[in-house]
Amino acid sequence: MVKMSPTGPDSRPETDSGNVLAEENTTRERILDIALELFTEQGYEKTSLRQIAERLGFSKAAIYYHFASKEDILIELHLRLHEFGRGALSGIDPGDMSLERAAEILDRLIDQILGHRALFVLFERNQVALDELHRQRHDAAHQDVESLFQQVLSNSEMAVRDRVRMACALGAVMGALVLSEKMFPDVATAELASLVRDASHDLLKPLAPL
Amino acid sequence: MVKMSPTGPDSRPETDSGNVLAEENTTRERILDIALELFTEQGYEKTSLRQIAERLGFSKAAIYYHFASKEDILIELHLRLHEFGRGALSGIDPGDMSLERAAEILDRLIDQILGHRALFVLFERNQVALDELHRQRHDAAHQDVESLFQQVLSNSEMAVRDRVRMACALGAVMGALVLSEKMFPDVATAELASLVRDASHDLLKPLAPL
DNA sequence: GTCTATATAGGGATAGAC
DNA sequence: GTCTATCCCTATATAGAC
Repeated sequence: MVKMSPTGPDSRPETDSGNVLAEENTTRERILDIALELFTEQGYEKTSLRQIAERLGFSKAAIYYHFASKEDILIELHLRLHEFGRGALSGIDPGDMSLERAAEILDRLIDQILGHRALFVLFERNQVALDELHRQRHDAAHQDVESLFQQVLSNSEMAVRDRVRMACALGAVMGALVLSEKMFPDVATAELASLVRDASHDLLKPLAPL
Repeated sequence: MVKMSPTGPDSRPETDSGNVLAEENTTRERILDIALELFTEQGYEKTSLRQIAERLGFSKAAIYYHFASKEDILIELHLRLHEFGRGALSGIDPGDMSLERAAEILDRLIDQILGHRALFVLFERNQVALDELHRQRHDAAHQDVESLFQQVLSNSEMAVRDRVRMACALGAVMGALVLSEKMFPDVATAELASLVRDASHDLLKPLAPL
């Protein structure tokens, strides 16, 4: 199901050397950009390769020169997300977590989300498709973001209250920033980051204030 | 596209008199239960009517006696959600909102979510399919939950800080409770409600504490 | 690199028997 | 109320020409 087209280039050419983040104007990048847009609007399942191709002005079959499958496009976008996730989440030790450390991590995460909002919205709106991916490709090295959160929040050595607080803080950050495009289009990014950070910090204070 | 099957009963028989909430053992209810399960696991688009029918032990075509279309099943589940939403959100005036009122509303919402978690998870994981529904059926009377939040949070007469706080609180409540089944399976519902309520209140305090 | 044409599969939905 | 059989459509993916 994830076979390569025999003549096409690798679905993730090594020549890119991890440069999946930059906006080169290669056809491959343009496909990914359109896919990001359509997957977010209509969902992964409802978006057809024909639609993507139409927007780019060529035929459906051409896409198969650049990607081995539709799923492969999603995987590539998923890798981009991980690229950014790594930055914010590196050095997390699920066994040694605290409210303070959680606050630091979320601070970094806020910046990452605001820097790449479209990508995060995509995956907020296509959780099922992503879960499917994860179920199929559970490489041990993959160190998935979601399973990392799972480990942290499930760690029963921490007080339940603190674990719930972390879940709330994560939800607050994700929720507010995902909604932000629709709800606060007028608010500057820096101000938004600052306000959400404050909120997150209030949630993660060791003692209930007042 | 939303035509009725000519021989079948109305897609929402008046004899039910709004009793869509109870678990009667009618075939119709059983279809809805399985659909709820599969739509949540696999997503609305990826779930076929054949799959639903298989689980119930009859054929795909039988479903069309009870529902006019696949979309009709989703609509019915959507109506259930609204049933509960109305309870928590009645009496909201988007033009006259405050942090205090938001806190009260979220308190009620927490109970509703915990009472019907599966339904809320369904729609958290199928936002795109729902959006599609809303785009097609924008009856004025529909008073949609999402558009209600939109109105509240977009109301530029309120301070940006407070609007962001509300978005955070909503995200915290939704996020924590949706994750709760996976992350806190051991925590009692009442305790969970209390903890999330506390967190929500911390977010919605008029002044930054400390 | 992109095309046309096609293979193959599965989906939603309907007709009509029982 | 459920069945079988069928229609029609669209999707992913492939083959091979240019």
